[in-house]
Parts: sequence; C-alpha cells; structure tokens
Amino acid sequence: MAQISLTFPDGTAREFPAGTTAAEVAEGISKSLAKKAISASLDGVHWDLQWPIEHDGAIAINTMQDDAPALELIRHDLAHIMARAVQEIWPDVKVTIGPVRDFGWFYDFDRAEPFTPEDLGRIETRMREIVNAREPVRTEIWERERAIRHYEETGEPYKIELIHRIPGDEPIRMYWHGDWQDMCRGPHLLHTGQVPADAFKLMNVAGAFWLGDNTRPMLQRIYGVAFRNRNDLKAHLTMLEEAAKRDHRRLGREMDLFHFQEEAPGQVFWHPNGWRIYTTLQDYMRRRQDRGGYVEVNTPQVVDRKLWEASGHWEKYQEHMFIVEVDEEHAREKAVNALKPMNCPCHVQVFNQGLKSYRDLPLRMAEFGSCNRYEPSGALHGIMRVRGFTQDDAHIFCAEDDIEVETKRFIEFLSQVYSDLGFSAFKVKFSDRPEMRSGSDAVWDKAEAALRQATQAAGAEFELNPGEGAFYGPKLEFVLTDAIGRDWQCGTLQVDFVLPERLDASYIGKDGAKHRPVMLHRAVLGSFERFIGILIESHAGKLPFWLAPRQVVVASIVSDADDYVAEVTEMLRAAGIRAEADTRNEKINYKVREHSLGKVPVILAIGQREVAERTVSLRRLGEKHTRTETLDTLVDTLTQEARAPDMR
RNA sequence: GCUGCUGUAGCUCAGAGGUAGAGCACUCCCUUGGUAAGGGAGAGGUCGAGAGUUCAAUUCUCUCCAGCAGCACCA
Repeated sequence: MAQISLTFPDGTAREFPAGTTAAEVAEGISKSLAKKAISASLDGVHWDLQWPIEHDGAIAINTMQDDAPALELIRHDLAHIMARAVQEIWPDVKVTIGPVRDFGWFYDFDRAEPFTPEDLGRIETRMREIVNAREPVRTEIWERERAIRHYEETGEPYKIELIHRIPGDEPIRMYWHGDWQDMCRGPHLLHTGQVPADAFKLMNVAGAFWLGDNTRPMLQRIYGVAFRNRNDLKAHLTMLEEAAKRDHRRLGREMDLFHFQEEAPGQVFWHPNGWRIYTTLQDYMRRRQDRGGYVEVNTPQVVDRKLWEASGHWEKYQEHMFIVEVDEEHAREKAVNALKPMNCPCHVQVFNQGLKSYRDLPLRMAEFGSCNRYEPSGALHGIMRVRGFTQDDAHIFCAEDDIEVETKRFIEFLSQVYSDLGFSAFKVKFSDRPEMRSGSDAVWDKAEAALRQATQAAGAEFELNPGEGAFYGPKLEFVLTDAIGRDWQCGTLQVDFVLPERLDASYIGKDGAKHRPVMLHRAVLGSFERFIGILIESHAGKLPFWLAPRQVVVASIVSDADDYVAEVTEMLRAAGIRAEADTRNEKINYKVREHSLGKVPVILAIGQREVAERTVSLRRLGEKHTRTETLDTLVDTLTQEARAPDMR
C-alpha cells in the first residue's frame, strides 16, 4: 500500500498508509488526543476526522480548545440536529439548506403552517434529546443518480435542485446524524454528544426566499446561536440586551431627538435636540468641504421626468420615485415630475451651464442634497433607512487621468472625517458591474480598472463585492456597523463614464477640442440620517461634547441658588455652550438621574456653598466623582471641549 | 414588496364578548433636600383605521395602515 507523509504543527513528519483517516492519525499520536479530537486541518482545509487522507500534507488535530473549528462544527452539527428534530416532529416538512452564520446557524424549511414560538421550544427540547443520546455521525460519498433517486423517494425537491446546482466534478456527500440523513459538504463531529447541550438556543423564525431569489417560494428560516459553553452563550445573550439599549430608535425617544408617525412613513420629524446634532454635523462637514476644495450648490426638489429619462434613472428606478403630477388647466399634457431621488443629474445641469475648460477641472461640486426615494416598506429602519434624507453628496468632474489622484484625495478626506467622528475602523468594499447596467463593456473595463488601481494606489484594503456596482459605474463602499453588528454603507465613491455621456457634459481640452469629463460620485457620511443613527449607536447616546445636543445642565440644589444658576447658565451660553438651567423643585438626586439618563455630558450642581464661593460642582456623565471649579476655569475648559475636531 | 409577529395613556406594559387598568412621565400641593427616583393629590385613552358577525366588539373575522425580525431591494 502506498505511504503518505503528514507533517505536524511541531515540524515532525510521519508516514501513514494512504487512506488513513484523520481520526486514525490522532489515535496514532495519543489516546487522549484521539478522545478530544473534533476535526483536523489538512493543508488549511477543515477536515472531517472520518475522511481518508490520500496525499502528503500538513496536518493539525483540532480539539474543542481550537476556537474557530470548534464553533464551526458545533454550529454546523446543530443545524443538522435541528433539521432532524423538525422532521421528527413534522415529517412532512421539506428541508433545504442550513449554513453556519454569525454566532450560530440557520436552516430553511418549507412547511405550510408557520412555526410558532412554542414550536421552537419543542424543537429545542428534541434537539437536546438528540445531543444527549450521543448518536454517531457517519458519512459516505454517493453517486449523483443515487442521491437524486433517494430524494425523489423521500420527496425532497429542494435537495434535488441543489444537486443539479453542484458542479459535475464535485462529489455528493451524505451525512447521517443517527438515522437522519442530509446531503452536506461537511465536516462534522463524530457523534451528536460532542455538541454542548447547554450552550445553544433557538432565537427566531423569519421568512427567506429560496436561493435568495424573490421570485422563488418563501421558506421559513429558524435562527439559532451556539457556543462552546454555557457562559459564552449567556455572555452573548447579555450582549444582545446591551445592544438593544444602544438602539438609536430607543435612544432617539429617550433623548428626545426625533420621532416618526404614520402620516409620513420613513421620514424623520427632527426634534430640537436631534436637529442640533444634525446642524452641528452639517456645519462641520461644510467647513471640511470648503477647505477640501469643493464648491457648494443647491438644486431643485421637483424635476421633470424628462431629465430622469435622459439620465437612465426613470427606466431603472421609476417604481422607487415619488411621482408628482401637475394638472395645469391649459396644459395639453399632464406634466409628470419626480421628487429627486439623487442629485447627480441636477449637478450635471449646473456643470453644463456655460462652456467649461480643462482649467475648470477637477470641479468638485457638493450639495447637502435632500432626496426622496420610495423605499420598500420592509427596508425602512429607524433613521438608518428612510424615504426622505439628505446626502453629503458631491460630484467631481474631472479628466480620466485625474481619477487616481482624486480617488486618493477622497479616501484621505473620508479617513480624516471618520477619524474626527470617532470611527478609526471601517470596511471598504469594491463593487463591480451589475447585470442590469448602462454603458458598454469597454467603458466598464476602463472604469473598473481605474477605480481599482486608484484604490490600491491609495493603500486602501478592500473586499470584493461582485455584481453590486451602480448601474452607471463601479463603486467603493465605506461600511460602518450598528449596535447589533449589522453593516451599513455610509461613504461611497463611484466612477461614472455613463452619465456625462447621457446628459452631454463636456469641456474644452488643451487641444481646443470637446472632451467628456468623468464623474466621480462621492459621499462621506452618506446620509445625515443614517450617519447620525450610527453615531448614536456607537456612542450609546453619549455623544462627544461638541456634538451633544444638550451640553450642560446647571441644576440647583436649593432654591436660594436660582439666581446664581441663571447667571452661570447665561455665562455659558454667552460663551457658545449649549447650557440649560434646571431650577425645578426636585432633589439633586432626581435631577442627576434624569439628566444622566438624558445623556447630558456635564451636570453642574449648585447649592449654598457654590453660591457663596462663586464656584460650581461639576459632574461628568458616567463618572461618580465631582469636582469644584471656578467660573473662569469652567468656561475655559468647556469652550475648549465644545470646539469641533477641525477647529482644535 | 414577501413571510411571521405586534398595535391599549407621552413611555413601558397588563386586561376581558357587557364601552378600561398599573408603574414612570405630566399638573398642583407639601417638602429646600448635596450628586442616579422625597411624600400626597389630580388630570390624562374614538383600545391603529374601516367593514363584518353579534342584542352587544377595544376583545371574534376580514381588509387596510403603521411598526418589529428576517429575506429581497438600496441609483
């Protein structure tokens, strides 16, 4: 029999007969290791202990101490165990797929009746029984035809469809958890008892389209989370509770920032406190932009459909625009307008006024552009995804040769802003051509190459997001994360050779001839609404002093201090601090609690002592101790802190 | 938009086929209290909207609207 050589992590190598399983390799090292083994890593591939090894390679045996493989196996085996439990309870349920994801797994089922919360309890109980029964897991490779015949007999149409989607050269692998069979790539554990019985939990049920395709049937997806031990599970559940407290929708109410109501779904009613954040952020952005070489414009809200037809948006996004029909008595035809869903076509109109020369380029045209989009009802989410919003939008009209330097310049600009606002880490995604698109393949080749090259030149690391580009060009997405780990696109940079063509933008080059400019669509915050949502969640409402809507509350301890409280408040206001007096007939404990919950960064308490000494007792949000300060130092420190990062 | 769930006072929630309750918040009174809830009294609801069943609907049924979770979408 042929021999193979396996190298272990410590560098030693040993010979084994070809076809030896990873379990046998572990056995060969030591009995105790074999007992603890859960899987192997073979040349970086996660390898089932039951799989035979046919070639030389580097091998490591994994135990439950190895985080990544342990969690993957626990979660993946639980997906199968859950599906088995479901089919044991309801034999007519059809199974589909069940991958590992985030902190657990999900499995999609086809069942006529909805799963109820009580059903989840039943499933979970049955799962525990299966785990405690320590049933063996075994695996086989099957002929494609045999697998199809099997699923025809057992009535599993989704599995048959999956088989047809597996490339012809890939083996069809079957797994059994006890007697229950599922087609699966693996790897898996050796028996169900290796899954910790007290470290998983079924979370919720939701609909999900089969194969992610909204023209296919909707299945029921059950989500679960699982960890290596009970404490990790508990920690995760606690984390979710904490995250819920940071939800911007909740904090928006508690801090009195904004509200929504039925009459304007997806549109924000900003309250004074919330609007303060908004305008402070906008003032900051405007200063940054002014200094970043942008010019600011403002363009119409209601624009004739002809412009949207010309830009190509009408064809692709008509369904998602707010249409405004104007029925003029004497007009021969109804005028059909749309609320602008984005600003770019209008910016081209500004660009097109008068002849432009190459000397005018690059022209960086910015607008705090209010847009309206009829977003699908299911997409709305607090102020993060809305139907009315304002972008910190800009279009850079430039020559093709400028793309690289402008991209680099933009990434630097964005990084500066993000770091000012407390986001040092963010993801970058590169999205290339989608199926539905404008422009020839040659133009797309050019645009993608230019953006890719420029991004690499700027030293930005990105992950690829295939097919996710805008219809007119490839894009970079700058992604931030909310309180419970959901990603949101904020900044973006899009290279566009299409719109200038469609809307006939041109400039006179050095050679005296007409040329097409390239447009770079870009936003840093994305929308003020979404970005403020992210800001609130990432700070848990405790915004930095310069952004806090209410910066200081001056609270009286006794009513004899009221006049002095008014004096201090007035003094702070005169210095540009957002200060309020609280002279209500309440105890200081009460006032401290209320304003702490309201996330006011500084509370000044004033009693007889402070009045007599002309000082204040200063308490910062989240801190227990207080300190006494004179009025001069107070105004000094606070005005310092109130300065925006770009003014320091 | 799709699947499921939810909608009762400003907020968080309880409730039952016979036209409603708590805590907090609010108003007033007492209290002048030193850093996360002092005491008392009062006011506050077309039970999301419409239709149906019923002697009677906030409660049951249907439709619509909005919200939540996920999916799909995101120029």
